[in-house]
Amino acid sequence: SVQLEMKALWDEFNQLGTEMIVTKAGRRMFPTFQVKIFGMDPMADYMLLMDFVPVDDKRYRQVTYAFHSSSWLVAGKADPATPGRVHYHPDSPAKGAQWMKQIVSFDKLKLTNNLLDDNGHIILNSMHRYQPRFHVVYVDPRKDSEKYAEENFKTFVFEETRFTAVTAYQNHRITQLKIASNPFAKGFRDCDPEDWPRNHRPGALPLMSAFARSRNPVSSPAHQ
Amino acid sequence: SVQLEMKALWDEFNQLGTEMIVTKAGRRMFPTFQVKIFGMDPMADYMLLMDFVPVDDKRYRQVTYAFHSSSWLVAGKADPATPGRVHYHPDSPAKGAQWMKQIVSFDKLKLTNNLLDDNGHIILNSMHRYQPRFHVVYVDPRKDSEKYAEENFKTFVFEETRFTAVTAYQNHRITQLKIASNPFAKGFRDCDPEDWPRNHRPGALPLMSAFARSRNPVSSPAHQ
DNA sequence: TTCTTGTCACCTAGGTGTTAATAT
DNA sequence: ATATTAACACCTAGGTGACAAGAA
Repeated sequence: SVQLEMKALWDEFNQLGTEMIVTKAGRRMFPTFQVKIFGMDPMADYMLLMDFVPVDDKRYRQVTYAFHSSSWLVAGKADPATPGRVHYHPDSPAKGAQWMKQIVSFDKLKLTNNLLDDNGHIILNSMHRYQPRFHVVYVDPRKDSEKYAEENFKTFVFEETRFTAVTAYQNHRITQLKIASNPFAKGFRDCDPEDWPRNHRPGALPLMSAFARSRNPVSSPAHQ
Repeated sequence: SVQLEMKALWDEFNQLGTEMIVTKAGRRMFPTFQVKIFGMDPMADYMLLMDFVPVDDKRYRQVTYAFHSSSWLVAGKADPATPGRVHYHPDSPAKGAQWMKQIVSFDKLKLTNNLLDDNGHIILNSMHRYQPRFHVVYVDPRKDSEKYAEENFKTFVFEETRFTAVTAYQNHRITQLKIASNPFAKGFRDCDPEDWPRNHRPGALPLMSAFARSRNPVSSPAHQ
């Protein structure tokens, strides 16, 4: 069995409509897809991998009211499917004991919109919705292991990790939640760093408090 | 068979008497021990590892003449041997094909003088000389593989990678060669960055030209 | 108008030798 | 006198969203 790490954060993003940036060079996901794994044979070899499947066959577009607060509309049929690449966890293959003894993190996985990418990144269509999937493949030591491929892998889907691929954020709340929760975006926070641990209530959507103190609150006039 | 990478650089250091810093937290080696490997069975599994053996059973000490240009003296018998740790290359185990298709770099290996280290670093005695060794272990698929341990591994020693473990550099030329050749020490270079590619003659000890232009040349009075 | 691209300042994360203080 | 330690400035390396310019 598999347990999604940082589920509370994923839920918070999912509630707003998660967006993931895709770039030509490749962009990591945030939150990072991380899992804890249970019940493997400690001595057996496994490959761990991810792929991404379209949630629907729609293309989306964005509408803007009065400079902000825009929302998604269906823009028509999906674009032609991208090459269906998979991302093997770089530690693959490894023993079950190795996989289970710590959190497995797919932080090397990158998303791109470059159909000709030759860096092995996952290719996605911008403005389309995707469902990440996690696969565990048992490395069968038998000679004719190909025949047992069906029974030697198991797939796990966490619906809260669905997202829309974008080249630029569409929902300002997503931007603010990313800034509040991704350490690499700390440069865009404008709350007092000392303020953060004090206001942090462990139970209830802690990161949204940072959002409330964010750079461009909806309630105050924008400075443009 | 195994080929040492950056052999020219190793030779240049070795000629001066290579020193490697050891710290409590652990310090990487520079140059990094890197090899190209040939002749493995592409489909077989191998473990790659390194260890460090004393070159002699001596302890060294340093004497200083007129503020600089010091040299090594034997200071007596070696201190009690440190725990004989080994460092497994983090990609171990992997297939021969994987190991052979690119340079294998031991850049995660760190040296420490902390006898109680619990980070898995290599523990060495400061002021002692060591010989790095590189071992290739064939992962024998037979049940009673322990019995064949002797024939299932091969050791490679490159004498030009010998070094003295130190807590601070003793030979100023070593310091300058490290500064000239280690990208992370670029902050201590004082030569014109544009000057470097121009004066670079591909044949003859290129890094020594940087040393000649170094911060504290022997020929000019030290500013203390 | 909507979407994409490239550049940028600002971060995280961590590898350098220097230096001053301390230990032996 | 010699050896070790810890803090530090200055790097490499690379992950952020902002922004302006360009493309569709």
